[in-house]
Amino acid sequence: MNYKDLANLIFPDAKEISYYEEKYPERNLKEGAMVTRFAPSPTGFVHIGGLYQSLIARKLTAQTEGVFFLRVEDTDQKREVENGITGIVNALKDFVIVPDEGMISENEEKGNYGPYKQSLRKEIYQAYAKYLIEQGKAYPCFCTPEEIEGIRAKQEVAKIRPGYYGVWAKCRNHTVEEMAEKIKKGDSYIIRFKSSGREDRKIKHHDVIKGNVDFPENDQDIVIIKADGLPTYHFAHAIDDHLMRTTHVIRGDEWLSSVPLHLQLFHELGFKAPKYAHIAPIMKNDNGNKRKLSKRKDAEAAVSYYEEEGIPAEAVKEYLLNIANSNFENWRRANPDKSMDEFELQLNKMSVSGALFDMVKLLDVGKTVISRMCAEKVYEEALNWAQKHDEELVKMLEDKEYALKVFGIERGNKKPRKDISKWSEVKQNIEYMYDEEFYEKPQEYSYQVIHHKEEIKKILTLYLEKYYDDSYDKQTWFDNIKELAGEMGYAKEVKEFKANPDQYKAHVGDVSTVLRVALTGRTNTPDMYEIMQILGKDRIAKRFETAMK
RNA sequence: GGCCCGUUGGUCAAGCGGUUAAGACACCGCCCUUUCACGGCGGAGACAUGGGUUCGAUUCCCGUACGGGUCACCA
Repeated sequence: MNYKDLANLIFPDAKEISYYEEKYPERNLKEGAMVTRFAPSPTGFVHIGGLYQSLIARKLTAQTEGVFFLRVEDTDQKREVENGITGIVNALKDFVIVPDEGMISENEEKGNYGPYKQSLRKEIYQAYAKYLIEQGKAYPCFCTPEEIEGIRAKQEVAKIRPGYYGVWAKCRNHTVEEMAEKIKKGDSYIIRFKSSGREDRKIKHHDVIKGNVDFPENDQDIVIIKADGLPTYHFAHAIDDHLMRTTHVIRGDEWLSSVPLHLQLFHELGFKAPKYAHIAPIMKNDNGNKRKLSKRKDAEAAVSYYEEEGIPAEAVKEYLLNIANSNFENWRRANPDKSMDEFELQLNKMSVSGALFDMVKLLDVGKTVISRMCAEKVYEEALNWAQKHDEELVKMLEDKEYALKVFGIERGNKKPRKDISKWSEVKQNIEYMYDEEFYEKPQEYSYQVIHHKEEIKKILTLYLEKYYDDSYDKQTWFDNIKELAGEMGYAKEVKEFKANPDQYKAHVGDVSTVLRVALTGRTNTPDMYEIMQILGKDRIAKRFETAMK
């Protein structure tokens, strides 16, 4: 009995690996084209870090006319979640990150290098596992979980490196006959890689992001095929990224320390290794400690959070791009109107350590992104969000023509107003423009400098009687407020008041504030002229009356 | 604990042996013919630490501290 017989005993039906090598040929792409992927597990939750990786992968492949594909790593059936793939596909869709190949729904895919769902590739992995066994580079291991635990416990007591390796890897030394006998007897087993590495030797690795990193060689006989016949991550990675002809593996840096293993696997399988780019995670400050954004503790770790909050997808992407390449910010300022697709992302400019997530800055990006939109677009996006999350807002937006006027205030000029950072802020931002909402809430009328009831009445009454008409243009309108101020003993110019404070009761700004507060219930609003134009004299009068009660 | 990696203002970060150590967000002040926002101008605020190497170290080397990652039949 030899290795080949053993391999046949374990995987009698597996194909020759040459079959797959021919089926998935080298890709015919132009020089420098990158092939990379997003390879999540369908565990029911897309992490912001996953989105970050996809965004980077997508941009890089687009820039080089390469291929970006979505591969689903569903080899852990215990953790799998219903409709997990749909969740991933939709998350990418929400952020307009479109893969060239891979899964497009729970069970459908596109592309010639599939299946793109690992559970469907079982026979492929087994073919390569069989190949390794034939070469004497993999073997069945009959150790029970309890035995493995026992080994680990001993190692711990002896304070030596834990793991299944060297003298501890007792199954690696069974004869082929012994192995065959156990298998025939029905003993359960898994397949382990037989490492030829030595812990006291170093390997050199150049990571596209992290730079040169030296590691000890891997000497662990890691499992490559589990009891359920499915591969472990490491084995699937080597097989898939080889057969799918991945040129660059872009993944979280929690994988960095597995590089020696992966390189070894590629080598022993006779594959050319891809380049690796290990991305630093997005962190969060937790009581003075940095830690990765976590699913359980941080709402903002889930990409669904951004949709729910109404933070525009474009803002999230711009923010992430900023973390990836900080020169994006400068580029954006120089090219305010260009699509971010035109920005050239560079992997080697990425930070080697994790950035703290900054919601304040994200919202600032959101403000800028929304300020660049026309009223029509703002309307559409706000309505779209409201239809999923806020019925009241949907109602307010029913009258589209009116809503467009409201959203049009101070919008569309060179210095557009930046007052909305996310769609969930829209309602509170515009509600005073809607009578129903305006009168529903008891108004505070927090007048400031001028606050005597009688004086306010006089100002409001006189203004409507003598100084306001819907037909005024902005200059006339403003001149009238000045006249009103003058007639009532207030300075027409703020500067004049500051120069001679004793001669006036207050200044035109204070008078304006009275009008503004009576009109909107707040001290800070966008341009009051535009507001008045939209409301019209009747509604203005009614609001003033209410304010005078 | 072993092995990797990192440490520039509150945050994101330029820098790559000689700089007044950029810029962005946040903060403060002033200006922008009435508020707020926008915009403009200005301000405060940083090279973790100790040793080297060097004419000279934020930049190179070593130690220390702190932080992160990893050590599964999970990815």
